[in-house]
Amino acid sequence: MSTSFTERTIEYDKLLADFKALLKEKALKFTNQREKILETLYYSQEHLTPEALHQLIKEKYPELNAGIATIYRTLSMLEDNNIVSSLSFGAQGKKYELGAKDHHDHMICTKCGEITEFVDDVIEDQQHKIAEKFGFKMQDHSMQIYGICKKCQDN
Amino acid sequence: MSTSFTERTIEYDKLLADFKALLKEKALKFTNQREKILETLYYSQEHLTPEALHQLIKEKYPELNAGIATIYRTLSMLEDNNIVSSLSFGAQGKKYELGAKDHHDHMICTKCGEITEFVDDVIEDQQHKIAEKFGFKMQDHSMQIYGICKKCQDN
DNA sequence: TATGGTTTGATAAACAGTCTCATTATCTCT
DNA sequence: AGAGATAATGAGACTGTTTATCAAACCATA
Repeated sequence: MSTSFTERTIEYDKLLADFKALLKEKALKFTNQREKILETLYYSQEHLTPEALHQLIKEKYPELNAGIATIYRTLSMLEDNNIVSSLSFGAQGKKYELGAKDHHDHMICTKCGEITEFVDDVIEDQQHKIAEKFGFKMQDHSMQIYGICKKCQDN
Repeated sequence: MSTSFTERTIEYDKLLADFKALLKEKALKFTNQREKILETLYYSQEHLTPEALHQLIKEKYPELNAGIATIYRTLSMLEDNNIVSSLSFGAQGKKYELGAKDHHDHMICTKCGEITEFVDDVIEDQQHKIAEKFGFKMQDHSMQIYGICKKCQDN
């Protein structure tokens, strides 16, 4: 089986350069806030809520005085440009992660909340086939497996 | 490919009897509101938001005078007991459907919000294999394909 | 049908996310 | 580097969804 963990597939410098190019292309401005948001997402191994990201940035760059609205605005912009992707959790909102990885799915432990990523070629293939069959123009897809992770089973 | 639509797998009378048994078992009461909520979910072919469900019930049973809080409370209770399941839409809330169907996945139009159900054996199989590989004890799984449906592509 | 615990509707409150707008920052052109 | 044009920002008001509170109504049981 081709299932495997995902890894960062891009250096931060390259990501930043691409981001700057994108901003220029769209006549958007490269601001301190946008840089720090991108950087914080890059160096975080976790899936972050906008609120959590806001906290991290306030701690690391208090002088920036970044507002929560800017976090939301920037995350939306990054998602529109496929730089980050989000996972929905119903009333509990969304969590964001840098999309500069291969597409992947999630396995979520219902006990400890840990999220494990994986990529599976068979599933990726099949999703395309299904969308095609229904005449659906696929934009995105997500799959979650819920259960108890190995660690929690042992405790 | 084995992809196909799903159908109701239970008669309403049986569902109602099961529901009454569950309530008794948990020392909960069988109320008019709970009955109408279950019934409305059963006879609706759609995935409903709590708000939409509330509207339907107000139209059909105005004398019930059902409050929105009761809709939320009952949906949570039904979900806890695996009688309904929900789909998340980020800030746009959740949509609920009766779980008394075979397991199935969802294809969601990001333009009109229409939800199409499907079952695919290849995907079901693969999910089990993946969970096994990671030593994960699978409890549930879900898959969503987001895109533009045929109807919306034509408009 | 009396009793006691449960459920209810109304409404207040919490919450996430969006919008507005005056101020500040960035970019471009010179 | 400076100026002008324009985009981005932070603060906080606002929206829509979901939850909590509580007195009154209801249901199951005896």
